[in-house]
Amino acid sequence: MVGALMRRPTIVDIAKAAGVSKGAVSYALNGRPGVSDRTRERILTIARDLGWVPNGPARALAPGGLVGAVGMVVDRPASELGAEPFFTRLVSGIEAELTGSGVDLLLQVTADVESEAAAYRRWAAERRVDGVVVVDLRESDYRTELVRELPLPAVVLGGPEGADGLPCLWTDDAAVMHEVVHYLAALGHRNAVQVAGPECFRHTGARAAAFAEAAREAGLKSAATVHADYTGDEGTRVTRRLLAHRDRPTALVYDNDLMAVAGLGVAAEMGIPVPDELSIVAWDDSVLCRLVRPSLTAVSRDVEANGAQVARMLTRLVAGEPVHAVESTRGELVPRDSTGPLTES
Amino acid sequence: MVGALMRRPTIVDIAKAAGVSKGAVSYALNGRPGVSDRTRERILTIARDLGWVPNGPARALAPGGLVGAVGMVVDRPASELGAEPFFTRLVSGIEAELTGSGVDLLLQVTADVESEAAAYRRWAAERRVDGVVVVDLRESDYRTELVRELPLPAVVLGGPEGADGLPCLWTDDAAVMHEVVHYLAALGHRNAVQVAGPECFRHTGARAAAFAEAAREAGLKSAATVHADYTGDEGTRVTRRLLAHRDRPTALVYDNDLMAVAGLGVAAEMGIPVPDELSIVAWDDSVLCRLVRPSLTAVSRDVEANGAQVARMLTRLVAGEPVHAVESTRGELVPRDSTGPLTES
DNA sequence: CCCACCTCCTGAACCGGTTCAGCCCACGGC
DNA sequence: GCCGTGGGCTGAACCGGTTCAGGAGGTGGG
Repeated sequence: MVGALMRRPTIVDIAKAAGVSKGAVSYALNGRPGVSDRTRERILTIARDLGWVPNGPARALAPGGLVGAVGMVVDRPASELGAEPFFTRLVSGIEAELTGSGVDLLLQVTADVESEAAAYRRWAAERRVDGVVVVDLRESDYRTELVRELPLPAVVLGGPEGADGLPCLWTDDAAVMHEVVHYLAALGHRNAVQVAGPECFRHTGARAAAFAEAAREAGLKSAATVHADYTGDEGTRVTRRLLAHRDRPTALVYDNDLMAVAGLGVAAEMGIPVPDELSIVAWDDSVLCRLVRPSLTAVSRDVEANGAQVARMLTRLVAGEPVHAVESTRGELVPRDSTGPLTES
Repeated sequence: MVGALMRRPTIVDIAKAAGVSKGAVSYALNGRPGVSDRTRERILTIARDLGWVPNGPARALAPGGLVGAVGMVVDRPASELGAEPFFTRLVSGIEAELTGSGVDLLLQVTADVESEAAAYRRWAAERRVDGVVVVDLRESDYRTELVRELPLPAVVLGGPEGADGLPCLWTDDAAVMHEVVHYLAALGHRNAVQVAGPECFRHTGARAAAFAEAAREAGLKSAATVHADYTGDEGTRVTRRLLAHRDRPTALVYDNDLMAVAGLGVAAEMGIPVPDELSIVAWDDSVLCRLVRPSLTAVSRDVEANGAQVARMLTRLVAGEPVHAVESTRGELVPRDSTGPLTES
């Protein structure tokens, strides 16, 4: 609209137009003391008229300046990520919180832990982000130490054990797992298997421990945990092996919804009626669980809300405010058609 | 390792250590002429020893400097995105290409077209990205004009119609749709319905037109297109309505895999055997199609490869090299258990 | 022998912001 | 009337790179 200026207006243009110095413009635009209200008003008007927008790199370059971006590295094989709704939901939640505050999200998908560490290093060294969200906490995870020494402000999704004192948003998976197991026991199941995620993850260990403990409490005869890698393919393989067993389990608890869908498919292919002879519980309740038939009983978590919450925590952390460990709303067991009382055969 | 320096090393530190000027260091590090091979070698060694990494904002700030990031805005409701594998696969593919070249991906999820436009404007004005990937081309899409006038280097995933001359990676959906329809006709189907995506998208229109034309060619008696919004819920609703009809279709072609899974669920709930009385084809073959039972016949595309390709095109465009429209590898019909000959009832 | 030219390098400007020291001036108190 | 105070603003430094004009010194040709 202002045809005179080809390049984008800078604060120098504003300063010239207002007849003041760069410094005064900066004070005015940032709402800091140092200019009178009259002058501030005039400068703001001119800035608006010129269509001025702060230049990101320039802001970031100034001492103490922020980049206005946060990063998240997802270290899972691309093949698995595709159909796994969890991360997309998490990203949606984070975005929802960041949008409007002018902070961008940098997403990186890596294939191994080394690449993930390299990403953090690069982001810190090149000053690409102001902070990061750390997900999928592992047993003896050196990333907590890494972000601390870089240093790179970080909020952990998970913990609090293993978060190493970093601010974190954690869930009491154990409590929900108890609820799940007691529910299955009440339905008459005595032989259950947990198809868990990879052993390296902390939340896997926590859930597995809770599964075993709850099974003891509930008096289950058999309650094993087998580990898989969250992919549909391995969910299929593992389930096939489990159901081919002579003394096969009558209840399966999956650590994500994709494997649960795979398990349901295997039951169908083997002619095992669900839920009459086999009950299935999925962890993380995406739309998938409602779409398949029979629909899947699932542990529902508000992943989007968690994403938003973790983004808020990171924003505050970057701003220098104190941030502590927060417990997120607990998951909720949503019974559907894939679980039921064992029918005598 | 070098304990003397608390802050990150800058080129000034390197210059001091090497006894040369800032300029010489810059030439050496960027592989430009202006320094002797001996000096260059010395500077590079010192840089490596100090652990120097270029500062992103500083580089971007210099005239003609690049930010080292590209952006993608996905304008779909968060609820739908979660379980939709397409975008996650696309992001994985883009990442795979960008990783290693030191270019980051900024992802934004918006709820409407205005927010998407605002994102482009902000990214251009604040200099957050060097270019963008434009997806989900719409009928009369003003984004092509927008990126052109901002200006913001952009590559379109889709087109070439509607790409408005921008470099694009397009697919010949029509050809595959013909294949699908003739396949269904060969199986004996005469009454098919396409459950398409939202009408506003260009690829929806292209596929619908191809569906109608192929149906005419193949001599189908009835071939309607109904529009849905890609969500599982609407897939369920639409399918229920279609199958409740007195003269219900015997073949359904879905525009994405999530709706196809939903459709399969509805068929199960209504007791309509698949594929005996109903054939189902999904567009986009994610792992989901292989997991459900019966497994879904699908049009398979290498979405990851497309992502990588579009990232490569954008990288070249940003570098100032000429980039033209490219046709991606065509989708492929993968028959599975959800399609079959119509059995007389 | 002198000049032109090339190689290698320096010094300084520049990108667009932020911030700090310090100046000017009005005003209030004694 | 004089001094202290503080609000309002300026000028300059600074962040960490890139780039350009130009200088020093060596080399080759006429």
